[in-house]
Amino acid sequence: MEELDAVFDSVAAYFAVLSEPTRLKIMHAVCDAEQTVSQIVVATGATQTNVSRHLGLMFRHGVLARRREGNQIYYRVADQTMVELCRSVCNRIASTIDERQPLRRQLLKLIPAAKKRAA
Amino acid sequence: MEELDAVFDSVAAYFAVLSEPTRLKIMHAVCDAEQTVSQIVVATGATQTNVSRHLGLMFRHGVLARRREGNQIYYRVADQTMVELCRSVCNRIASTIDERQPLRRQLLKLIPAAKKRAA
DNA sequence: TGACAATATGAGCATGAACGCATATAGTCA
DNA sequence: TGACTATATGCGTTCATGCTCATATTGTCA
Repeated sequence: MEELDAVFDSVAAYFAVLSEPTRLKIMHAVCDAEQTVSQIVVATGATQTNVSRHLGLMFRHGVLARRREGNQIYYRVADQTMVELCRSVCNRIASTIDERQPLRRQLLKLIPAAKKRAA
Repeated sequence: MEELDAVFDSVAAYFAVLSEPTRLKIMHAVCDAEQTVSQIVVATGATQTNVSRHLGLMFRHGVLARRREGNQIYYRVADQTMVELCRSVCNRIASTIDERQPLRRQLLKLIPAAKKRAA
């Protein structure tokens, strides 16, 4: 198991990107179309500072790509696997929840957008 | 975005389970066949205390199931989705790594076991 | 150049999570 | 019952990470 440590570390790091609600909101904000930082700030309801930090982290991890256009920077999804993982988890969680629960409806609402991109 | 917070929180919590190397080692240890705590301790190289904590967490999250047999407790995978997510990520990471890199070989080594179960 | 808008970053705080030690609990066997 | 094995848990420490405030950077426009 010893020399496999690096493998488990890298897989854990990959999942860690998705283990933060604000970053998931960002993924959701940009999964359909690229968005500027300001747009993402509005969409997520987080502060500019915080969004910028998360965007930087996600960019460094290769999850997002970006391009500059004048004053603004557009971020978009660079790793489509991430979006698919989110969709899988939404489905999985929804399947464990009673149909009456509002959480379930919210989860399923998030999935079509992910599907669209995956197709 | 407000009332969706609970959704993002629950998805993040789901990924958080997989964002820890020791827990991934545990997943790898039990994904083919149920194992006792002691066996998992040996397989992961972690301390008994630490393994027990992670097992408890994974059990509470519905990732693992367990049964008692005399003195020992056998843990097994309860949420096959988790195993599939791990396989996806291993593939994804492997695809981003140069073929010469040993890490890539290690990653791919982990996948067949996951596939076997998924079939 | 100066004023302004968009984005990033340094510093510090606060919270949470992983870990180890010691100990508790539950079961077996004599 | 007592000794032993297997597993879980309370407590304290340490470390990582998310957050905010203030400020820096980069670009536009007059």
